[in-house]
Amino acid sequence: MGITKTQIFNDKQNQLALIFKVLANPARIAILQYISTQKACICNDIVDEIGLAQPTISQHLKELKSIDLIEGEIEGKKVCYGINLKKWKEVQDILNSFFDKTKFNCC
Amino acid sequence: MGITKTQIFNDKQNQLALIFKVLANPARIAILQYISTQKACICNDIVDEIGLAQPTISQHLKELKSIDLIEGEIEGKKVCYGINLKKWKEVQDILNSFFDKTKFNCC
DNA sequence: TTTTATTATCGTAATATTGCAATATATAAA
DNA sequence: TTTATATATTGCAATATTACGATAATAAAA
Repeated sequence: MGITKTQIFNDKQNQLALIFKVLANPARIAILQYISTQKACICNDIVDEIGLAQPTISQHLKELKSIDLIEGEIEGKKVCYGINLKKWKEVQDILNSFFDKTKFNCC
Repeated sequence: MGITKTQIFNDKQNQLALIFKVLANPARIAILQYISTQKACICNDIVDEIGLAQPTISQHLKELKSIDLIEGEIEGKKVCYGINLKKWKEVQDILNSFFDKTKFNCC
């Protein structure tokens, strides 16, 4: 019925799937890569850089923010986005744990 | 317009997004975890184990196979699924490379 | 206060995904 | 050959995602 049956899976499985889902879009990958190259603030050079409309970028930023992969700091009329390194590493650890555990049990 | 603009991104970005997309579903996570616990063959105990209809499981297996994360070996009327360990490690490396590179450049 | 610039939100169209019933296919068993 | 079992495919309904134009909200500048 078009809706994922999250009820029948455990929290870790749903959390993992959610992380993967947020990353499952090339625009969001590109945004993360671009943000990470900026020494200081970037604000919406992202729009120029990526080549998608401003509302589209804004929505992607919102999704990345939803799991705290990035943070936005308001500076006047601009917003300074940056990778949330703490969460970034945390997510990397969660994914590695999944990959390691799964391959460990493997036939 | 509901369609991801893959043309404006590079191959690596699209490849990464595709990997994440295949993993972005709790049923597929659960299937991978379950398959990895089986010493030998499992066939469609998966259906009983996961709690989704047989066609649904079959479709998820197809998507996992589409990027070679799992392999299916036909044994009589059953099919024996297993993690493709080579590809599994390859994917883990690709993801770690993404996480490491991105955090390396970070402000 | 008005204007300008930057970002967010709303509404909507196009497309994709999820899940399942019905059915097809394939192979083993009777 | 017929029957039973296991898996795959098809078609469809419900929902989610992607993208963008229009517009709102916010804050600096004039």
